[in-house]
Amino acid sequence: MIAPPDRIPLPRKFFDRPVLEVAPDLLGRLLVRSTPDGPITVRLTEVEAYDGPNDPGSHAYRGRTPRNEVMFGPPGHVYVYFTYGMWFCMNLVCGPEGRASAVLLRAGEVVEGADLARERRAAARNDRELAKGPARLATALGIDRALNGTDVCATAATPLRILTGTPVVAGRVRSGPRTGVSGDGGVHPWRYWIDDDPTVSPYRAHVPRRRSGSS
DNA sequence: CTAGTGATTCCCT
DNA sequence: GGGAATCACTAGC
Repeated sequence: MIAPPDRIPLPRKFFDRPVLEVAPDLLGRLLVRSTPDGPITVRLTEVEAYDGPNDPGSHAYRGRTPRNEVMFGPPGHVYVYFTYGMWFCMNLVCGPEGRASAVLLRAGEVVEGADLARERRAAARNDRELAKGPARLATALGIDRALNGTDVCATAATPLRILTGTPVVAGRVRSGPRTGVSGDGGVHPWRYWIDDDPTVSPYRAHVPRRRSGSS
C-alpha cells in the first residue's frame, strides 16, 4: 500500500520552525484521530499562534508550571489544557525546543468519520458546527487530558496524527487578532484562517466576566 | 445575525 | 479567591 500524496505524515522538522511560520502552514492539513470505531479526520481551517514566554497571551508567559510543561518540550507534541471547568482545547508545540511556542487548533472541517463526531457533538445543528471552535474540535475528536503530550510525529501507531492534506495558498489565508486574548496579547494578528470557509469560528473579543450578584 | 448569561473545575497567585 | 485561549441557550432585532 502506498499512501496517497495528501496522507503522508508531516515530519518533525515541519514543527521545528518559528510558530508564526508553522501556524498558517497548518491550514488545510489533516488531523486524524484513531478510535476503536474508526478514524475521525478534520481538515484544519483556523488556528492561533502563541509564542512562548514573550507572549502575554500564552500559557507559558509566566514560566514553566505542571500544566504547561509539554509546551517546553520538543516540537510535534500535543498540549491539551482544560478550561472553563468543562472543556478541553489542543495545541501543537513548535520549535525550537524550550521556547514553549504552540499553535492552538481552533476549527476544522470534518472530512471523515462524521458519524462518530456527531455522537460526541450532539448539540451541533449541522456538520459545519462539529468542529467550529477549539473546544468543539477537541470534543468532536474525543481529545482529553489523556492525550496531553502525545507525539503526532511518532512512527509507531498513535492516537493522533497530522497528514499533509492540501496546504492553503497564501492568497487564501487571512489573519487577525486572536480570540479571547486580553491585554497586550490581543494586539498581535496571530489568528489565521481560510478565507470564506464556513467552518471558521466567529470572532469574539475578550470580555472580562463580572461575578453575578455583586457590583 | 448579535448580545447576555449560566455552567463548572482547575490552576496559579 | 479570581478568572480562565469556551459553549449552549435564550431573547430580541
